[in-house]
Amino acid sequence: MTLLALYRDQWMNSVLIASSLNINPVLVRRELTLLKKGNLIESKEGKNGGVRLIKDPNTILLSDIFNLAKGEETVLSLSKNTPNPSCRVGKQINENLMLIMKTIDDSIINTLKLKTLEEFKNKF
Amino acid sequence: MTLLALYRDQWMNSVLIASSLNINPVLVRRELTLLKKGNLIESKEGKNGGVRLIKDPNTILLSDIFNLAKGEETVLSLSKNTPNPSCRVGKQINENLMLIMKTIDDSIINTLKLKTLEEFKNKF
DNA sequence: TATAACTGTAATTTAAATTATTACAGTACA
DNA sequence: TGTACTGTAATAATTTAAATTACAGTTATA
Repeated sequence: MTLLALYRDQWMNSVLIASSLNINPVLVRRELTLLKKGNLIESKEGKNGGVRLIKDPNTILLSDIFNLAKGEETVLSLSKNTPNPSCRVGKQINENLMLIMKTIDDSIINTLKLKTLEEFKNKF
Repeated sequence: MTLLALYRDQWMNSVLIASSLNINPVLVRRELTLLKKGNLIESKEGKNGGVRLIKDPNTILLSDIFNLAKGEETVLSLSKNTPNPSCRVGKQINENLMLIMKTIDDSIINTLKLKTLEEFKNKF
C-alpha cells in the first residue's frame, strides 16, 4: 500500500510489488484481492495492467488495511486451542479468551485509526 | 494461570495442567519456566511437586502474564520479512513497521492492564 | 534407602501451517 | 496475434510449531 500511495499515477503490477516485498507474486495477487474487495484499490487486467489506489491516501486509515488483511480472525488466534471439555476451566476458557481477544483487536484498531496511509507514505 | 488461581492451595503439576489444555506436558513446563522467571509462580521439584502462584491473583494483571509469554517479540512479527533493500520502500519498511508494532503492543498491554487474574478467574 | 512422582531441559520426530511454484484461463494493449 | 498482465486453483517445498522421547536431578514416603 505504501508503494501504491507513492506511485499513485501508475498501474503497479504484482511482479514489481513482489520484488519489493521479496515474496512470490501469487501471494501478492491473493492479498490484493482482499484489498480490492475492501474498495481500497482497483485492478486492470491485461498488458500494462496492475493495481492502484481508488482513494486518496489521506482518507485511508491503517485500520482499514488492517481490517481487510486480518479478515474474520482475531489477531491472537484460538484455532489450535482444543482444551479439555471435562475440565472446569477448559470447558469455558475459549469463550472467555475470545472476549479478551476481541477487546485486544479493538484496541489495535483504535490505535491504527489514528494513522493515515498518507502519513505513513511520507516516511519514505 | 486460571487453574493456579482457582487451586491456589495446591501444587499443580504439568501433567494435570497439560490435560486441561490438551497439549503436551513438556510445552507446559517450558511456559511455566517463563512465568517463574517473571516471579508470578514458584515450583517444587520431586514427588507431589508442581507449581503455584506466588502472588495474590488480585495483584496479577493480565498484562503481566502477556508480557512474560510474549518475550522480546512484538505480537505482529517481522521475522519472515526480508524486503528488497534496493527498493525505496523495502529498504526502510521494517523500521517503520516496527514502530507501529511497538505502538500496537503498547495498546494491547494497556488494555490488559485493566484486567486482573482474580477477575478472570471468577468467570469460572 | 529404594521407589515413585515430580521438575527442568535437550534432542529428535512428527504434524501443521505457510510460502513458493506451476499452470492456465481470461483480458487488454499494440 | 503475440505479449504482458490479473485471477485463481492445485500442488510442492519449506518453515515453524508441537509432540515425543529421554534422562538427570529432586523430594516424599513406604
